[in-house]
Amino acid sequence: MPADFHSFATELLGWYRRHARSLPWRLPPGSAAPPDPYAVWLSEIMLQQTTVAAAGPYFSRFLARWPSVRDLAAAPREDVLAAWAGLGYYSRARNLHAAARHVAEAFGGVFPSTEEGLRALPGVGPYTAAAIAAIAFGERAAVVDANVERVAARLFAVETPLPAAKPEIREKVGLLTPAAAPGDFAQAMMDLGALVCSPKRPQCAACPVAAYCEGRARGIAESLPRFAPKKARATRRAVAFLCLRSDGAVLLRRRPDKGLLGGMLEVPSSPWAEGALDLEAALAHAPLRARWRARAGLVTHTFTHFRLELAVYEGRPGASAIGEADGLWVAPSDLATVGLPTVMRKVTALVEPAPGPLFAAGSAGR
DNA sequence: CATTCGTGGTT
DNA sequence: TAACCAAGAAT
Repeated sequence: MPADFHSFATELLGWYRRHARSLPWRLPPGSAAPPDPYAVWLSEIMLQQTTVAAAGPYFSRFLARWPSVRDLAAAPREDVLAAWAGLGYYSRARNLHAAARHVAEAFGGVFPSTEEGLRALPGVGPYTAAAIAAIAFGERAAVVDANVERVAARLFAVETPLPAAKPEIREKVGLLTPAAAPGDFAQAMMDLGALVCSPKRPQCAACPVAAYCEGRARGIAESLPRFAPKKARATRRAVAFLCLRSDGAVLLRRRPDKGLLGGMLEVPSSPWAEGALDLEAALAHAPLRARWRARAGLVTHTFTHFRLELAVYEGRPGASAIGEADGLWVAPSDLATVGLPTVMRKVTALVEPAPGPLFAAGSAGR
């Protein structure tokens, strides 16, 4: 463990202020102007379990379309969900909108400035509350994400597996965090984890704080942090129903508010079940009467805890059957803009006018 | 404490 | 290519 917390922070902050920042939308380190809490909140929500490269374009679009928390609060929920489509973890979008409305209506558009106050907002957990408090408000908060966990586990040679080691790591990071520039310190720790203290093959030779690292001293840095064993991923199967109206429009449906892809649009399908696909039972879940014909190949998609295989069946209902289904009919040219989750875009790619390069290979093949 | 929740980049 | 991994939160 570092002999001197103060000099550790000094070394790390010196490195951070010298090296290229990984988040271009953030203010320069040590900047006098305080960052906009709304922008910090928005970026931190988007960055939960999401890479900077993936979140960046979404962040720019959201900020341009809804420049303040009041603007976001005033937006229809479907617009926010549609704008989030493709980014994943859709509860973040639902919570984002709910939190915006709460801040706008209960707090007059002003964000809470303390960790505790922020923590009460939907979608804001321990990490995000600490990050906003430190970065936007200069509060001395212990910011612990997966990067910081890895850095701390190596720095202090924590051999207890995660997640059991979380309290211990959090306590040590709290001791390490300086009162001056806690936001820069937090971002420095995260950047160090992302750029130098990487999961595999950490670049210890380039590390500004290698001299303080107990894990390196013991020669076990790369093997840390340790993790509890992971569970295997099952496969679920279903039939997806591609209903095509005579004018080419496709039938979509909105999913229930809770659970997987909650509140998002989908291509109607039979229930997603583990084990072999019972074709007859699956076809009984068709949203309307039609002559269903199998499309070639399978659409496959891997979620966090299971794999999905969709057999796509196409049907062209007659005029009398059109009204049987509840949902909305979307023209092929609008499919790209209505806001479909990625898994559903893989299905609709089968009928979109000009399939983009995104899913051209691999998605519908076998 | 374990599970549920997406997606895309890296190795 | 399959496995790994991510600026986590809610339940």
